[in-house]
Amino acid sequence: MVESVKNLSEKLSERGIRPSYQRIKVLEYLVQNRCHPTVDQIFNHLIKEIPTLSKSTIYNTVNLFIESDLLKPIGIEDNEVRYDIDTSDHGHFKCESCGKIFDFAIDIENLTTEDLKGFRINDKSVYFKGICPECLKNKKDNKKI
Amino acid sequence: MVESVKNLSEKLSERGIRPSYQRIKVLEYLVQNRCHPTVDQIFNHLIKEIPTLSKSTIYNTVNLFIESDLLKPIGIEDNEVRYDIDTSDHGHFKCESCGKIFDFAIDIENLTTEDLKGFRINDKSVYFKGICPECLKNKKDNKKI
DNA sequence: TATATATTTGTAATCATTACAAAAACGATA
DNA sequence: TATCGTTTTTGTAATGATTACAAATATATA
Repeated sequence: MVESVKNLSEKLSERGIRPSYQRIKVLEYLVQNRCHPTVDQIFNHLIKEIPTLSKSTIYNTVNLFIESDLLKPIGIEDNEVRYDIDTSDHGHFKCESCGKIFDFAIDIENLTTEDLKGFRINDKSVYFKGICPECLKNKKDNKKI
Repeated sequence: MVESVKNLSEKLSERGIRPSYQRIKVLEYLVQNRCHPTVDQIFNHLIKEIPTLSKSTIYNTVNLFIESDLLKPIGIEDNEVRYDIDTSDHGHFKCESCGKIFDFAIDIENLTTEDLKGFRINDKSVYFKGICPECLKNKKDNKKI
């Protein structure tokens, strides 16, 4: 699914965000690279196309997108924030071996508890950690040696 | 429930951690202050009792405790890590207004998904954010003015 | 007691993120 | 289209949590 610049521009305008060249490029990267990138990854990719790009712009832009509910920060890592353009409810699994982050479907809607009666819940996050199938396989292979 | 220094010392020894004075004091603070403190909070409290205390020691100690499954880091905040001495399964709610963190019971054990077939899951975290009852009440009160 | 080992301490380094001001781009208006 | 005000981008400096590391101290063992 390739989204045209026109669509991306409209998506920004809908949310009251002026569709500057940099903002469109950041959104385009996020839509096309759904690997939950860090600011560094976004920056290092786009600097090739936009030589004058500043890392500040990436920070400004992702924070703007977050405020407009266009993007969700993922706090599964301790050291750096990752970003997810898919704002629908789902969980995140981080492989402790390769570091990759996987999405998984989970019924977050019905995730409730008596203990939070009287609380207003704005956001729910579900983070799992462990080892992904590929890394498990490699581990097994290594044992044979 | 007051835990004696002897019990705390034994708890450390059980896990193969030498019960130094600083380690016992950190563990004591964690057991008695279950507010999910930051390194700074632990340090600022204990410096009163141990004037020579270094913040490095707090970092060393909490990381040691985490490796020994005596303590769990909570990554619900973006900027700093909090620590939970209660390592049993439960969720964490962070009030976006007062910043307080609340524990809540939730059936994490049965939180599963077809999507993670073949994955080894080592750890599950459930983080909710929103407004706690007290802050909701204050908000309402302020509107009356 | 002497010696080896573990722990603590203090400082320097790291690194992601934010703050801020100057420069550049943009938009509206005449 | 030229001008003026506003928004956005950029680059650098500042911040702040955490880690690295080496010297000092405490502890265990022989």
